[in-house]
Amino acid sequence: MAKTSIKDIARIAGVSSATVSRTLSNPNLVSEETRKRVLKAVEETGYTPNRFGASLRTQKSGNVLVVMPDITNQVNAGIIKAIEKEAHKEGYSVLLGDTQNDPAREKHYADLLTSGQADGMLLFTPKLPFAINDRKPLYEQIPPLVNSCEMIAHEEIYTVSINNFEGAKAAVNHLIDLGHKKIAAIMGPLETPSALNRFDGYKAALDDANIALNPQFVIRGDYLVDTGIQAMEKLLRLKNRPTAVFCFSDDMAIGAMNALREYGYDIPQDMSVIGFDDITYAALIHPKLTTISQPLEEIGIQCMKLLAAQLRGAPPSKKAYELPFKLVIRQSTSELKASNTQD
Amino acid sequence: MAKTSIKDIARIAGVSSATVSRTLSNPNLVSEETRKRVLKAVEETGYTPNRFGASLRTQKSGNVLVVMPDITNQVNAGIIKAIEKEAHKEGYSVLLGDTQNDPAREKHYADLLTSGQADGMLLFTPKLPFAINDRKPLYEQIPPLVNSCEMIAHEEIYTVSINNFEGAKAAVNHLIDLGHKKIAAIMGPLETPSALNRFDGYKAALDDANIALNPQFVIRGDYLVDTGIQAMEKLLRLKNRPTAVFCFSDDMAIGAMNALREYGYDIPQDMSVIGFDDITYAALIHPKLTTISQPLEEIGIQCMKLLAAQLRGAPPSKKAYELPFKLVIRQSTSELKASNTQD
DNA sequence: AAAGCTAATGAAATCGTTTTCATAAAACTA
DNA sequence: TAGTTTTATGAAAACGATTTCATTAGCTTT
Repeated sequence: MAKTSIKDIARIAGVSSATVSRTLSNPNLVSEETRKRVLKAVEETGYTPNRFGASLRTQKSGNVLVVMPDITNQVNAGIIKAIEKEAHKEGYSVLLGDTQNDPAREKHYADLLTSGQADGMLLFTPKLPFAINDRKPLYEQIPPLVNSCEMIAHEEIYTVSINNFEGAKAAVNHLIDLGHKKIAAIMGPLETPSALNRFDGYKAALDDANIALNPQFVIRGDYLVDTGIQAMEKLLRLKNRPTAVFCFSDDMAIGAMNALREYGYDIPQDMSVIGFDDITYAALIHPKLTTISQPLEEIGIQCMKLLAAQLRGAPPSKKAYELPFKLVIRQSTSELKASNTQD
Repeated sequence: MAKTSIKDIARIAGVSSATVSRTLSNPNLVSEETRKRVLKAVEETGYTPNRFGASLRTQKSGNVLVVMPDITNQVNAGIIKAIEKEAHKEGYSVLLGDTQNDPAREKHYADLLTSGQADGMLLFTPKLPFAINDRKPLYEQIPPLVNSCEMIAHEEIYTVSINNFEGAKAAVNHLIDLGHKKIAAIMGPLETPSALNRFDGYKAALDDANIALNPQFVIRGDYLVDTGIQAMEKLLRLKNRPTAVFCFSDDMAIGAMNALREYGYDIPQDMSVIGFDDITYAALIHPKLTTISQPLEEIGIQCMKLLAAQLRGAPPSKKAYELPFKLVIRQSTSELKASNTQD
């Protein structure tokens, strides 16, 4: 592979390496004629500037780091696709960090930033992977960063996300509108702000409708298919069963639906199911899943734009960005059956 | 963020920068006592070596680049997750390149290698993104590289993949075993070796069973859900309909199933459907999809291992690696109904 | 005790860029 | 036309690590 350096180009074109550098990154500083000569030499040799030389000098890597708990997750994958596209537009390459919630790997990726391998970070986990000293101002201790989906409670940090509270409320209100009163919740991990906010939304919706919260109806989950299955099995064992269930993720909803089918229940006749996220497969399973749609592409684009703005040295003053969600009504929810009306 | 350099550490520890470097990357070369002093200074300052300085000197980036057509695809996501994990184990970071089949972006990622930003490449597209001069030996013109899933026909390139020909044959044989003779194929893009090989497998299986290929039964596709839908609509319009369909991807199978349901057909009673890939959702849709399972994790691990071996300067002599697939029989395929027996 | 080794260290070169500073030539200005 | 500004260029320093080479001190061997 290529080993031509800027000096080779300089020699071939009969100029200094400074001129070559200028031709490539600041063409208007060099005369038409020499520019042509230099570009010709570049063309002939297939020269590409060595990034390390440049980075060492400029202290910019041209990379952004995306840290996610799990990239096979459809929500994350959708967002990162948009990030990657936008990053490319802005001239950045993206480094991928899939932590699998392993603190060692979170640390590893944090080091990538401190060692200068990335200029900024897009963080999709609920915890900052940096040791923070509370007596010093935060912005001195962290790199340019945007936190998404899991909003870290710190007003200095850029966040982009939907309003999980309102999203959950909309989901539950939809069930209430259909006549349901016995509404279960299969939740996400309560260490995450997203799950916490959705839980609050669930409670608020019930409260607004004067429905008492039944503790047996709220089950802890982790956003994954398997807990959806297990949680539904738990609910089905209850003497007093719910007539509808709000799952904090589509994956769990899909799991729950599989459990229901397994035991012979009809969806939505026997139980309405609503999810959260609107992953591609939500519209492809049967019955098609009613859910809260997150604008994955917009989230990704907005994240990258905010990071790029910071890196450009023009950080917007607004820190928290809330994108609109949508209630998408499909086939997995329906009116409460008459036979289930009594409380 | 950190700005301590090796010289700061050297000063604090009262040694030369050479000794600091040795302590960090070759500890056995320095005495117990000074090692401690240096490590203490590192600890206190939170020093992380600047990667660019090191990379510039060593000509190694510590990065590998993964180039994929689309990262939201479940197959790709599964593989990259394994790659990332294995890369981390081997001490590499992964740069993500999602090309969306855009030549400009393919070129961009190729440049990342020539500019030294990555030491090697994991390529999941069917074309080399480098300009190749046929008169020179290939290995002089490409970086360390492993090609996966889409096998580039060049014996010098490392490839890992399942045997797509045999996989397709197994799928079609399963349908034949169930009594089907009118078997359609919804294919992948024929520019890709994977689709081509699967098509050959389809033809071979029919041939072995003395079933003539009906051109109306083979439909071009692109592995995506939407073409699955459209292809199935096309098949349903046929006067002489197939009784079973082999889809070259699970996504297309899921699309096809949705189309069947839309028009009131029962799966598998009215038509058997078999997919290819065994993505997570294949076991979660209804009816659960019969399919050919690809060992995504093993593919990812093997790719990364092969690349790491090359980078270590110990390239294995074996170039082509074939991993085992599995026929996973679920609910979307069944025996041919008696009423459909006549040819 | 002289000679030869080994271990531990530092000075300095090096990697490939960018950018500051200086300089010369060309283009304006009055 | 002299003075000033602008334009185009090159020399050299700087970025932060690694590594070669040389040097010294402390051992071993005979």
